[in-house]
Amino acid sequence: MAEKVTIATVARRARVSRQTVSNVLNAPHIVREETRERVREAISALGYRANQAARQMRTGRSRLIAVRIEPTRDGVNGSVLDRFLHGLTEAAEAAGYRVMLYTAPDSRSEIGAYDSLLGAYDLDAFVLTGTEHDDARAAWLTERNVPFVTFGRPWDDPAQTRSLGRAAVPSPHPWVDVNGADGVAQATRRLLDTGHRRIGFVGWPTGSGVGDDRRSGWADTLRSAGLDPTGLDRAAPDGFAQGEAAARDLLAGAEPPTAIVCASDSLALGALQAVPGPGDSAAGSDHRSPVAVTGFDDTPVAQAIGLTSVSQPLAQAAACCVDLLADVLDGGRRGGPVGSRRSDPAAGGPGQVLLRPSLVVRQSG
Amino acid sequence: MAEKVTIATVARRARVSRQTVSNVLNAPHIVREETRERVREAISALGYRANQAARQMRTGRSRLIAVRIEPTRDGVNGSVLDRFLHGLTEAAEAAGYRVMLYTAPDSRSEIGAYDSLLGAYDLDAFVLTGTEHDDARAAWLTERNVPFVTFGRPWDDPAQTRSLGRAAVPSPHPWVDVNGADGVAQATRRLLDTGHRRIGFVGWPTGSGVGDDRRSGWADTLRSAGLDPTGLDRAAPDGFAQGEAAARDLLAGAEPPTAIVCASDSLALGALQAVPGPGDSAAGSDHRSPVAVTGFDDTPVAQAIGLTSVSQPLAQAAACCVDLLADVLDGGRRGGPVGSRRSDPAAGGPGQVLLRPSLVVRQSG
DNA sequence: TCGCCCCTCTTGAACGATCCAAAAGAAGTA
DNA sequence: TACTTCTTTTGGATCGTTCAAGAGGGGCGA
Repeated sequence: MAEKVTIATVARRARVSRQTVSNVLNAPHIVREETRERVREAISALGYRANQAARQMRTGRSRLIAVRIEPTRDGVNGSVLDRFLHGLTEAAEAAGYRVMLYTAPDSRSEIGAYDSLLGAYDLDAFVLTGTEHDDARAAWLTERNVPFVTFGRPWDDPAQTRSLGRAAVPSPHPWVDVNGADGVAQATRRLLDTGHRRIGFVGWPTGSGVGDDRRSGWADTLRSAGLDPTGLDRAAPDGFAQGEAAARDLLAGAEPPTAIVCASDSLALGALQAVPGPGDSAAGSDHRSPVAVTGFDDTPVAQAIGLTSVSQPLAQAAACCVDLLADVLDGGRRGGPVGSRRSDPAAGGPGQVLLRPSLVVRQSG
Repeated sequence: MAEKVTIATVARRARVSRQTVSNVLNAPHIVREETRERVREAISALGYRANQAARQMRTGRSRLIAVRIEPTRDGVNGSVLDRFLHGLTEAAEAAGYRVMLYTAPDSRSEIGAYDSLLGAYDLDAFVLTGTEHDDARAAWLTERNVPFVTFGRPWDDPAQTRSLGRAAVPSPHPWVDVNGADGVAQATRRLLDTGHRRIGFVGWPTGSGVGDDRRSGWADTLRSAGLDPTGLDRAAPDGFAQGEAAARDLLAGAEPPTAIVCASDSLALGALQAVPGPGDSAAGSDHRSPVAVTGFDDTPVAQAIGLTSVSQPLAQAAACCVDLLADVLDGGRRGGPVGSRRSDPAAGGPGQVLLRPSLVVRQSG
């Protein structure tokens, strides 16, 4: 059994002190080049790796990022989080961090989970996925000065937030999001370009930030093309059956739409069932061109079925999350304010990144 | 800012020594009840939580389990790992462990990842998902005495393994798996029960343990019903298009099957495209009853499409993995051999669990 | 020559837990 | 009373790292 290699082993071999080895690792510039090389040689010869536990005990930092893994709420959308998680793990590794998972049945108990995670593991930061109006989790973390990023914009009413007082204006936390309105607008615009004039929308009930954002992309695009969206949209909770019902209702009107944009792939999948398909002349409809359907998220289902869908740059979003955290963690302690040294690709301010999704065109639309 | 609560804080408040507090946590039975209660009261009053880093430094154990998150190879099957991961995180939390993620592009570099993870984080154990013939990762971990469980049986040839010598017979590692042959057999039997006599199979090329296992479930079931499977199966790499091609080929024969069992949902999805559907009389086929298709994994796609599929008990499998690890980690160090104190629900030996999948019947089959 | 500073490196202590050996206390026995 | 035995508590050492402070040597100006 090989002897355990510690910083002292390296120090002996390089004939320097422990501290010098530590300096080579953490502040190479203060060590003379010749010594530095000698230490580096010893490190690689011995295969030394710093013990994180000991480092953490001294510095209070664990180089661990926590992410909640959700119980695959909707079957179809589950894989979105999956892909994000993979991207996050990869980006974190590149930045010298590791991803730790935790579960929580709801937001209330999620806060309890923070407490025990922080107490036991000294986690460096959290990544929250999915933001709600006036997110209690964000407030809790902010209050305790725990670094975090959200994947998803804060959907609070800015006016309300700002009215809390002059000095006490809560500094907005760093976030990364994908511009859902833009995605839906891309889908809508493409339908307009291919000749559609009556374009319907099936989305979630008003009140969810994400849902309202996506709906606005559709409505605004229609309006700017001189068309009136009134009466052309339906609201339904996410789901296959709900999408089918909403689409049927939409198509049953006096002047049914020739295309339907959906807020999710599950809704779109349902809508596809409600729609007379290309070769489906048996359904009794006359021989007009088929109703185009587009979804959102570009899930595996969409890929398999050939559904046109809006694809989120999840790997990029994950990388941005890690970047922002690294700014706070590695930069923040040594000086400058959050995000001060970054120039964001599509910024909405320092530490806030809004990414542009892309439309994946397939045969359905 | 609240003072940091350490074991010394608790000791002062309970008017005992640090060691007594530690004993209450790690060996409660050796502390007098009255004292124990006093300490417990102090712990909850102060909200004390043991610092994992300090504990780890002394004990060498991190209560951390590492799992690889794969790059969503196939789009459709990705969510299987996702669900397994969620179950694993939940079960680990219940057992006092945490799940840490890592990535690796292939098995070779995965071994490199072990090395750096173990060096830096003192991980307690690994969970390997997906086993290969003569898995190099398992050998590496076994050699270094790193505890691990695989989700998936070892597919080595037992004869070869056993021929290495009397004393040096490698002890089989703990594993958890789902009986794929059983699942496919369930699907096949149900088709037999509903009157089908010519049942085809579309699976992966010979050579993968999982694939061969599933294929055998189909072939054995046909044979035990007095039917000859010869010529009724096709092999194709996993994927939508490949499934469609294989199914078309199968249906183009002189006596085409009336039902097709597939080794995965992606193949099944492709097969569905190749098959004349229920209302699809426009496709030119005469009016016989539609060809039934079943998949494997019960992915979101299957749920959405209404595809009959074999469902793996992933949460249970994950829980079993954690159980087995807990045996090795908590039990193994204090005495008995691995798994000696467990009675497995569906055992194939100590520390080896084979679970039974279930068939989810939907309109497609 | 002296004093001062800078650069490089070393030394001792600390982080918060557990392990170990031994002391203190209680109870039984000669 | 003195001795042994058993239970419960105590203080010190330790894990591997980083922080804080100091030591040694060379250069430079007074």
